[in-house]
This record gives sequence, C-alpha cells and structure tokens, in this order.
Amino acid sequence: MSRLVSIPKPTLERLPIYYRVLLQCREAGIKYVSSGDLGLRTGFDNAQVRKDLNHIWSGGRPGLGYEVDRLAGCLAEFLGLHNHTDAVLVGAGRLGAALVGYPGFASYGFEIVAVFDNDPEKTSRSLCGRPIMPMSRCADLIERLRIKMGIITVPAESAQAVADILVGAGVKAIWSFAPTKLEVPKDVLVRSEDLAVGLATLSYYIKEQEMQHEQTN
Amino acid sequence: MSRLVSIPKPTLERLPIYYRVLLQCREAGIKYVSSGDLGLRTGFDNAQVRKDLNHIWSGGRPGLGYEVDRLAGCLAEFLGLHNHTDAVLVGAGRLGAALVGYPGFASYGFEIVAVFDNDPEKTSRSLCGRPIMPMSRCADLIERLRIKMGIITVPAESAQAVADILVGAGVKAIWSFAPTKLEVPKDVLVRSEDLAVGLATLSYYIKEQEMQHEQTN
DNA sequence: TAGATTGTTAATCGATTAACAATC
DNA sequence: TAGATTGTTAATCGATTAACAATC
Repeated sequence: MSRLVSIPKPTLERLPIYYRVLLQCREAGIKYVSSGDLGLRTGFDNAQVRKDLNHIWSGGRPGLGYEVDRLAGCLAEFLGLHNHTDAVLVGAGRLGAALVGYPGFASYGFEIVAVFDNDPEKTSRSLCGRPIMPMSRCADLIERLRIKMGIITVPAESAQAVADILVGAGVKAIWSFAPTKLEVPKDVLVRSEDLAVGLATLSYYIKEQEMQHEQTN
Repeated sequence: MSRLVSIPKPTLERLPIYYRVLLQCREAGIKYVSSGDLGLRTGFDNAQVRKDLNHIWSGGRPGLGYEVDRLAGCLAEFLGLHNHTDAVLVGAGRLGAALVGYPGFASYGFEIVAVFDNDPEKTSRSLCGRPIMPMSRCADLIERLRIKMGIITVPAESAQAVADILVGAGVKAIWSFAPTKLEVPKDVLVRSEDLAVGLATLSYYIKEQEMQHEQTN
C-alpha cells in the first residue's frame, strides 16, 4: 500500500525554501539551526517550521535545534533531489531559452536533454548547445529515452496540443508556462507557473495604494 | 477609511484566471457564462466561483449566468488592469530578456521603461529596443519618473542590494525572480516567483511515482 | 541545575463545499 | 409556468497558531 501519509500541499511548497536556507547555513559553517532561526530566515512561524519539518524528520534536539547537514540531507532525499531526471522542453522562445540556461535545474536533479520547436527558422539553430528539433521527432525521442518530464513554453493556443503529444508519449509530469488550463489524465501532474497571476496581483496592490493616496490628498 | 473589505488572498489569485477565461469567451462570441461553465473552464468548484465573483460584482442573473462583457470589465477594473504602470527591470540575463519580451505585460497595463545591469559588457548592448543602463543610474531614473514597480532578475546574492536601491528610490512593489527572501519596509509589496519551488514539487511527485512503480514490480 | 528548544496536542482561524430560498 | 442558476447562509474541512510537558 506504500506510504499514503501524504504531506499537506502548503507544507510541500515550503520545504524547498527550508532547503535553500539550510544550504546557505551550511555554506556559512553553521552546524545547528532552531525552528526560531529558520522562521526568521524564511518568514514562517516557528511552530509552522517545527510542524513542517516533523513531516519528514523528527531528529531535532530540544535545547539545540536541527543539525543543518542531516536536515538538508533529509529534505533532499524526501524531495527526490538526488534522483537524476531527464526532461524535454517544447518552445524555444525567450522563456525557453531562460529555462534551458537556468542553473537551478541541475541542482534539483533535472537535465533538459532535448529542445523542440515547430518554427523552421529555429530548428536550424541551437540553444545552449542543444539542437532545436522539430515537433515531429518529439514523441519518438520521449519514448526511446523513457522521459517522464516535459516543460512547455509555447503560446497558450498550442499548449494543449503539445501536452497531448507529451502525455501520449509517456510523460508523467508537466511544467507549464502557458497561461491556459491543460487537460491531462489524472495520473499526470501539471504544474502551471502563471506569470499573469503574479502581474495581476501586483497590479491590484498598486491600484489600491494609489487610491489610498488620492484619498489622503 | 477607504474600503477595508479586503479580499481573501486565494480569491485574489483566482481572479486573473477568471479574467483570462472571460476574454476567451468574449473572443468566441459567448454572451453569458454560468458559474458552472466557469468552474469547468478553470477547474474550480462552482460554489467557489460564485463566492469569488461576488466579492467584486453581484450582477449575476439567476437562471442565466454572468454577462461576459460586463464581468470582464469589472475584473479588469478591480485588478487595476486599465491603469498604466511604468516599471524598471534589473538584471539583463536570459530571464530578464524573456520578461522584457513578454507580451502579457502590456495587456496588464505594465510597461518596462528601463533595464539595468552592472555587467559592463551588457550595458553596451540593448534589450528589445531598450538600452541597458548601469545600476549607478537606476535610483535617479526611478525618482525622476516616479516609478512604483521594479522587477528583479539578478542572482540571489545581489537581489537584496538591488531591492534596497529600488525601495530607497521610491519603488512600492517588487516582482522578484531571485530565490531569496527580501527584507523591505512593510508598505512595500514583494512577490517572489520562485521557480525552485515548482521544480522541487515536481521532483517529489516523480520520486513518489517511481517508488510506487518499484513496489508494483 | 537552568535555559533553550523540541514534538505534539488543543484552540483558533480561514477557506471550501453543500444546500436552498430567491429570482430570472 | 418550469428549469436553471444566482447570492448567501450554514456545515465541513484543513491549515495555522498557541501552549506546554518532555528533553537536551
């Protein structure tokens, strides 16, 4: 039956942040951190920190805190950061280029092994040393290399078609930057990074600030 | 006293998604949508949709639904998408380039009017028609143009220093892509888009899937 | 021992979902 | 009128915060 002790989603999203801070601590030669320290460095409540960390490790020492090295190790293990995972990227535009060149990738165990795009003008060029291939070769490559992860950086209109091809070829996790809802079978995970959501949030905040300003004057 | 009827954060983050779907409906010539329709197209519960929309407009017509045109208008109004806002971007790397070229920007009322970078090699070049200027000129330009929004696409190590300069010059909202916590006065809003969080989430999911696979075999 | 900090339980808070009378 | 769908209240669910005995 495996571990069905599934972790709350908000907790899962905070774990990478603890991990980042722990790496910084290690860099700085710090051996132990308390939940209070971690709270200060992440902006989370200290009780929150303890609760989150207890989901993955109960090795904290009262009066002392958490051993930086071991906690970082547990987090990396838990998140699967040591597992190497190959990925393909579809959409060789500016955002695609940024992701291919993103150094964080490697440190999270991911490697973009192939880039696809349907624009013939692009398929003659290459991206960070990777040839840009036409979509016609995508499914075949995914199947042969048994690739499980796909990154979508095409415009919204073509995103669903791309997702269908990826899923059809065996991809199980999609990281999408296209502002649209993707329909996929339920054993496939889609994570949408929607920049427009962030922009709209900021726009709202700025509008509110300006309105308050006007009232003060 | 203004409107202290502040909107729940999860709701605020869903509004741009409704807005996007409404624009698509309008494009398709659809005049009315029900909360059920919107739920299907966004993936949210229909009761959720009604509750969210009632925060900004109670003009839905029982038996008929919401008038696409007017609802879209209310959303745009509420989110401040019609208000033009100038912004500066700091960090002319690949991600910076992707954002400067991002078409979504304009449709949310934002315009990147200046790009800064401290690498002398970059300051000779330009980005999508905008000259890349050295940081030494940043504060002055922000003050003169009374710019309220800054976008940070520099490495984590330099992000805090950049934020300090922006805030010192009068910026009130920061959109940061640097994986680090920024300390700012409490009247300044920081929105962090942390790609590492997304990556780690996906990594965890893929690890889980593989573990279950191993057990099945 | 005294001080600090853990892991965990209980209390609070807020968000989602269900239900339904009102109304087009 | 009959069918559909709203706005809203009440019920449920889940996450955050507070508190504290246990322990280094």
